[in-house]
Amino acid sequence: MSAETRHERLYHELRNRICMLDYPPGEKLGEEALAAEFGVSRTPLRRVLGRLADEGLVEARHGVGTIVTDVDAREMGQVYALREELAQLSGTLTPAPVTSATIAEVRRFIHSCEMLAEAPDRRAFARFNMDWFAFTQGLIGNEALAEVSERLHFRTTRIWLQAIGRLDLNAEIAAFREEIRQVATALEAGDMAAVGMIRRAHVSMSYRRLSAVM
Amino acid sequence: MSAETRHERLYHELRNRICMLDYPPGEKLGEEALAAEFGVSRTPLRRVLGRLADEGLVEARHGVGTIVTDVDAREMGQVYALREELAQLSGTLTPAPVTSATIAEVRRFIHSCEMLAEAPDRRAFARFNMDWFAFTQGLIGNEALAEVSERLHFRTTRIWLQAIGRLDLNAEIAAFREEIRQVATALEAGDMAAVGMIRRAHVSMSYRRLSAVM
DNA sequence: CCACGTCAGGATGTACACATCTTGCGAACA
DNA sequence: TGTTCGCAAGATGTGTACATCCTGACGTGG
Repeated sequence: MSAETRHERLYHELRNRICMLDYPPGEKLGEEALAAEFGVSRTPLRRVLGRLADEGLVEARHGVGTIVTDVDAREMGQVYALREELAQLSGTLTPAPVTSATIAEVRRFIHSCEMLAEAPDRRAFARFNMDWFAFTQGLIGNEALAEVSERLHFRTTRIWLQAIGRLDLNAEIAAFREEIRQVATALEAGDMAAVGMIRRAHVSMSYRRLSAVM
Repeated sequence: MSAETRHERLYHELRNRICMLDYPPGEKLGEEALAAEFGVSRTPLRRVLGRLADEGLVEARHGVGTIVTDVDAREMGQVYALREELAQLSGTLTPAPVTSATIAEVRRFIHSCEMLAEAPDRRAFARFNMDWFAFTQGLIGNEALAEVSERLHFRTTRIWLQAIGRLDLNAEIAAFREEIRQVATALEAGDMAAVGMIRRAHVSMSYRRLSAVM
């Protein structure tokens, strides 16, 4: 396996663990321990941690450890304000073409969201959130926009899971289902601008619900 | 000096060299040579090159070297489409307050742009472009937006300098002066939304002029 | 003369030993 | 008994030797 492939794999693995709160904010990630787990030496692992540090997910403190960062309210507000705009832009900035495969996929999301509603579970919700995000990324035709969206998404989704204890999980899943249904309708109409508007609306409402409990 | 400070210093230095075309696309950056120049070993230098690679400014090829990347037309089109939108957003997304110091500074930019018009010079133009960008960054109140703007700016400004041989330098400087004057007017009126619109317009026109010669 | 295999040179990638820094425990002293 | 100093342990940062890999030059055989 090439070095770059392995780097990418480790990066995504650690990013997922951080964003799924397997490593909650404040957690110390020992370089040696992680290197041993993945079967590499500290050197390539530090390359991965450096990238995570550049993106603000961890913070390396000399003599102390590599700490998972927290997200403060002010930063979250700014990021969400921008994410709202970007969600809308994803519908107008050279969107990807809608195919029948896209429609089929969004239908599967409706189904699995209803499954989730029948058996609410925090971790399953987190997983679903991740999958849905990956799907929406596929709708973006502008690579620069997709890259920026991804960066901001992973910078802030943790807050969501952290706060979910204070939120009504069933209500969140219901809101999710509503978003997916609306997006499905817009996709079937082939109206990507409408998709962008819908997603913007739901980003906004999500943030409102989140702010209320923080 | 702390390790992080030095890292930041080297990062900005190399990024500037790349974006000022001191290292043109295709140039090989030898790790050992750079490490010797900056008086460090390869290890911390590789940390810097890794960050530049993550941002797409260089590409490390095993056994070959670390190569300064080029920017292809398609990518440039997508980035500029997004930069247009972000320029406009910078006027509406919690803009920074306008102070008398801001007004004074933009006046100085008008002056130095006129100096530049009297003695057109490619490198001075590049320098001026960098300084003006730094100033506009200060007008952005949303940190996330500022970070994204910076990333995209440094990803693509090189194209500008590469093409300037095929552009009319005097016309470019004139367009620049026009933008700055208009921004000054809007700033004096305290209308940040207008500043955003003006900057968007000039990003758009810049791209049109650039596309015409590539 | 061309095609191809071989190999040497030099570059990045990796591993490890050591330097440096922070923290907390514990002993000594007021 | 409380406080303070010192130090040991453990973490990240750095330097260096070595592994791995690409490229181009060279030589050889057709």
